[in-house]
Amino acid sequence: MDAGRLPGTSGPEQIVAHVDMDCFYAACEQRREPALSGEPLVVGMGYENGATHGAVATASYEARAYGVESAMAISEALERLPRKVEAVEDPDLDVEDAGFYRPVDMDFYESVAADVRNILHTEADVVREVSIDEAYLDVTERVSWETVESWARDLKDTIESAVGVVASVGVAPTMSAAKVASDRDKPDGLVIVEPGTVRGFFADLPVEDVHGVGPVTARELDSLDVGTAGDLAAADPELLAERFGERGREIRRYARGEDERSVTPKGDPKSLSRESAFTDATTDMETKCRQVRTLADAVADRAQRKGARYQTIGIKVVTPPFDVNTRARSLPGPVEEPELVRRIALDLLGEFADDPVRKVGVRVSNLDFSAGEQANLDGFGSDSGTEEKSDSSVADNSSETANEQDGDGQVGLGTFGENDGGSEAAEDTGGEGTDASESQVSLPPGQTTLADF
DNA sequence: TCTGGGGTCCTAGGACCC
DNA sequence: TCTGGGGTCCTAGGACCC
Repeated sequence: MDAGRLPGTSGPEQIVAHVDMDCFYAACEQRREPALSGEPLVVGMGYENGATHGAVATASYEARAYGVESAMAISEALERLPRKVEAVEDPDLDVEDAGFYRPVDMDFYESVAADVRNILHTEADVVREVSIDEAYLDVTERVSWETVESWARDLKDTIESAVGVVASVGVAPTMSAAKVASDRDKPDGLVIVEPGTVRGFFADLPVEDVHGVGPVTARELDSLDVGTAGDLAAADPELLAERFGERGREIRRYARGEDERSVTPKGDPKSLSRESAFTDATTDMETKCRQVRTLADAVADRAQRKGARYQTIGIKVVTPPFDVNTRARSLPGPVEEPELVRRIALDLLGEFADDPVRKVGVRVSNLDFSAGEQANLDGFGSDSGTEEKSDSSVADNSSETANEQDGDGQVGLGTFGENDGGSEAAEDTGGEGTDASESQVSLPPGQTTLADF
């Protein structure tokens, strides 16, 4: 993936900067609505104004002072930090100890992020965007260790004056150290970790600060008496490999300041997905189907806008208490066919017809971005007019999802609930066209047969 | 913690091929 | 053929990241 240096070849030291926007969503809201500046502000995902559902996406530092944290349920955040509007009316609440809540507005944040990105690309030769508010920059050719601090200050100033949001910056000879450095002195931080000091910089940090160590790994490390990054750096690599596989060696290397990765641009996505939660877990198949259809359309739409064809279509079904189930089906080749995303997603959903479901998702993967002769399914397109009918019948009566062959001549959907059988069918049809495909549409070059999907 | 949404990578097991 | 091994593809789940 990363064209990193080979271990043992000590090329010239990289100078890596990690730029991380401070509570980015909240900062965007404050830029748009300056009255919110300096106030406790919570931006909620799946949240609507006045509601209590959803989760905290970002909280301003003023809100964090009340114990509001990222990923916390909005209902809990409200207990710690009531809404200002309600505090005004409720004599039991203190207006001083209340805050503002806003729903996520991704399109707006994207536009702000684009402004920041433009600056980053001006200020560095290689930029790897990690997420909407975070990027690695390779500035080896631009600055030296003597000049990097003033360069970083200029970058921060430029972002703040031109875009109106604040960035924290970490600079180090490796990506993993730069990442930790940007987080060291937030908000408005600037931390430089010079070559030769990386391991010392990590030594006293908790293991969770090492990239790749999450709650599960941290707990297991703790049981091995590995509590700090320094402990991790000194741990037996074989033991770590035994417990955690290859990742065990990797986190140990990071803790030692050994990180051979070089900054490379991000490249095409590997998968695209959409998911959404129900307010309450539902057993109603029609509700589930409706949601899956909406998500399938949204995913297909996004794939189309990104120029991606997909070979695998899958769903995610979360059942109480929080069991994540995934099902997927692969096609003989990449396609761009929204109707197929719908149909396969609904078909896979059939297995969960009787289960209570709190959340569903639709995903396409095995993506192909080669522009090639793009599938232009004329026959299929005219077909899709009648598709609506067959689709709503799926939603109307889930027990019929398995017999869809009749009516408009659609091909069978394969079995559901028997995944092995389904995938065998898939491979069988990969070889030669079947009768079903002939009665359907003629496929353009580059588009594989749709039989049995 | 009664849990939001969008991703990545790794692992394990089964099917299949030679 | 009760019998090897290697490689690849696929599915499902888990951990992690922001």
